[in-house]
Amino acid sequence: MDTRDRLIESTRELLWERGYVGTSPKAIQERSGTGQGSMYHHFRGKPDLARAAIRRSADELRDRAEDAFAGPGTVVERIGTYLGRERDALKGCPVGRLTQDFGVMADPELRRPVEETFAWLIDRLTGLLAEGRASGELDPGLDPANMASALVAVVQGGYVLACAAGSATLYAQAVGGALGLLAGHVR
Amino acid sequence: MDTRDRLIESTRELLWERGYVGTSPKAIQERSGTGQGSMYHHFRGKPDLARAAIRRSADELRDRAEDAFAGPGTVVERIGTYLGRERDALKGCPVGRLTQDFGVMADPELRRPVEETFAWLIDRLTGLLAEGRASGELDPGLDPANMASALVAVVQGGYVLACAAGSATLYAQAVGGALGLLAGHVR
DNA sequence: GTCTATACCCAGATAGAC
DNA sequence: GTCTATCTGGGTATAGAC
Repeated sequence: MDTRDRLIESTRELLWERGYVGTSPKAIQERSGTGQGSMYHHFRGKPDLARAAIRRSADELRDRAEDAFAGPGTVVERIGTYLGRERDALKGCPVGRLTQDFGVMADPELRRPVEETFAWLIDRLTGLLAEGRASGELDPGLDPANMASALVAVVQGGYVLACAAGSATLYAQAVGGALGLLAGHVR
Repeated sequence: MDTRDRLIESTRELLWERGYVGTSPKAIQERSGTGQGSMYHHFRGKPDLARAAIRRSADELRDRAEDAFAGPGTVVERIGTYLGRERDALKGCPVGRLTQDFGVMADPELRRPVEETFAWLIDRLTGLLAEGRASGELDPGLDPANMASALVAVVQGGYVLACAAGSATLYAQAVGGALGLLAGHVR
């Protein structure tokens, strides 16, 4: 991993742990083992570096989700795989947590990848649910868009509850409830 | 409203808008129209003031929720009132957002009110759902604890989605999905 | 590409006058 | 109770040497 890459990876970790406002160039340099000079040679400043880090985290989330969505099994099984995938619930979502970060939301360049990620996720799930409904796997009365939003919300809210309680169990409980929701719509 | 109160209210607003790390004593003083001297006379420092502000926000959330839970109507109606209550979705939850704030979670004094609020909320909802199940209003197969976690998660996740999209509609969609979930369990 | 020196401003707090 | 002065440290960035 070259210097530029180490800077991005360290920034990703720090953004995940402490958010944008709470992450200083100095901390990034220390974690990545690089000096001021290197950082300002490869990036114009903190926002520029954060932009690269956020884009990478967003891409990763998308790829991992797509792995589950495009995998084998029925629509409900694939969504179940996505929801149940082991997650580091106590650390929060590396992308979702940025929506609660003032510094990120105030900068359009930083905000856009976050916005696009959730738009894609909900859209992808909506399509999957519509597909399941069309094939007869799911109840015709199900509203794909509402259900997709609710499912993504349960995941994001599950992180919040787990962080609040200091226990990953809450995440599992919330997802368990959501799976019950979906199961109720299987024909 | 006296000086002490203005300081607490200004801090509440700033914590809501910018989080703990992003809120400086200077900003608090400016918003409340008080000087350094006053702030450090009434409070020992930023953490002390934040503690008072967070406790007040937590109490308010609890009181507003209890209004809905203790109101008239069936269990499902009361929960629907709680979920559907107009919320400032784009500003996020004044308590929930603190779970994603490193500065808050790292300080036990600041963290405790947040933790207690969600524990109370889930517990209260679990009790309500159990009551509905016992009275025959809800399906005997419903798991009150899981469902309570899922409902609170949808609310918290709804805030995340709304912030990400810059549109309160997403919050409404997620809640719509959650209400569908509950409706499916009415006998 | 990376290093060190330097600069400026703000965060957070203390001290003592009024 | 409130004001102003003052202090230390860190955030963020630039300049120029190597």
